[in-house]
Amino acid sequence: EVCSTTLVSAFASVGRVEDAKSLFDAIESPNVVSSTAMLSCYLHNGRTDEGKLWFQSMGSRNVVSWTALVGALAQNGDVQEGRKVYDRMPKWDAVSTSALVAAYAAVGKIEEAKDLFDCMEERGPAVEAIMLKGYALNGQMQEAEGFFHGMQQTDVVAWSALIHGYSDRLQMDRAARIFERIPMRDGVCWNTLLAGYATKGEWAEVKELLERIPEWSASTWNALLGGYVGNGQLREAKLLFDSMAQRNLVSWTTLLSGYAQKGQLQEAIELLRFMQLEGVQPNGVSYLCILVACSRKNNFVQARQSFVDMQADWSILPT
RNA sequence: GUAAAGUGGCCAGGACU
Repeated sequence: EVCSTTLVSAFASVGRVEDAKSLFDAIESPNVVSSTAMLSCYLHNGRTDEGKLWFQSMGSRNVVSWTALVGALAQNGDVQEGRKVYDRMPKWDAVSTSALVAAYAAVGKIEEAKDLFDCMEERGPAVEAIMLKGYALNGQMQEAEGFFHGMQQTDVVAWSALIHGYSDRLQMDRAARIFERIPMRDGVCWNTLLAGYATKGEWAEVKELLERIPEWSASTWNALLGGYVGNGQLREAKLLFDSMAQRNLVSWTTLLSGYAQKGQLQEAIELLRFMQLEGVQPNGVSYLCILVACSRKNNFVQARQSFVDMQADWSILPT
């Protein structure tokens, strides 16, 4: 059943919930790990209500099952309910508390996050990065810096969280200065800085960075693509998209969102079709882009059709 | 010292403001 559980997770990660469920049903005596994997499958695929029902029906639960639920509620922005579930947990560990800290941080309740953080007995690098991101999201870069300097050890994740904070606030000079001080840069560090420049349309800096970057990933390409789209250069965006060595769902959605903003409905519809032909599953965001494009064109018929397709073809429910 | 499930940093996630 270790194998079956692995497969359940595999199906979950590609959105094949029904397949995961059939597989789960075929397990003779599911244990808490396999039923928790199934729980995560629902939760990660936006099927929170089914997940909740599943959770209630689970014969046995452990701290992982509880944490999965807390984390999912938190990611849906439902911190209140996440907190309620958290309070009902029979016991907690560093991961479960981190999940709640992340929930608070993500909605800007940084004091609550900090209080919880301060109560933790073991604080790993993960929860420290969560706090950094929370400060950055809140625009509290001094606090972020202070927090960063108080850390015993700073890993590459903490560094890139800091860079992201500055580049989010369009303070690229500060972001760049921090970037140059990183002892060991990984791909994310490079992409973070790159995305900042691309967003601002600082193409000279982009070019310089691209000459230094050790390795290109899909995110590298997407950062460039996002730069073009964000600056309204859809022609360049399309050219780049067609020449990209690596594409993922984000690439497709980025271009789709560009068409949506410009009201280029035909192009958007074609792109959605093309992505399906390429075997990439649209998600709720993809369809949102289509609907936005429709509304800009006042095309109610197409909107209605896409709205139906979304649910019929992909079981994506409106939120 | 090795296997399955939960928490961390980059790229998409509308419009109005």
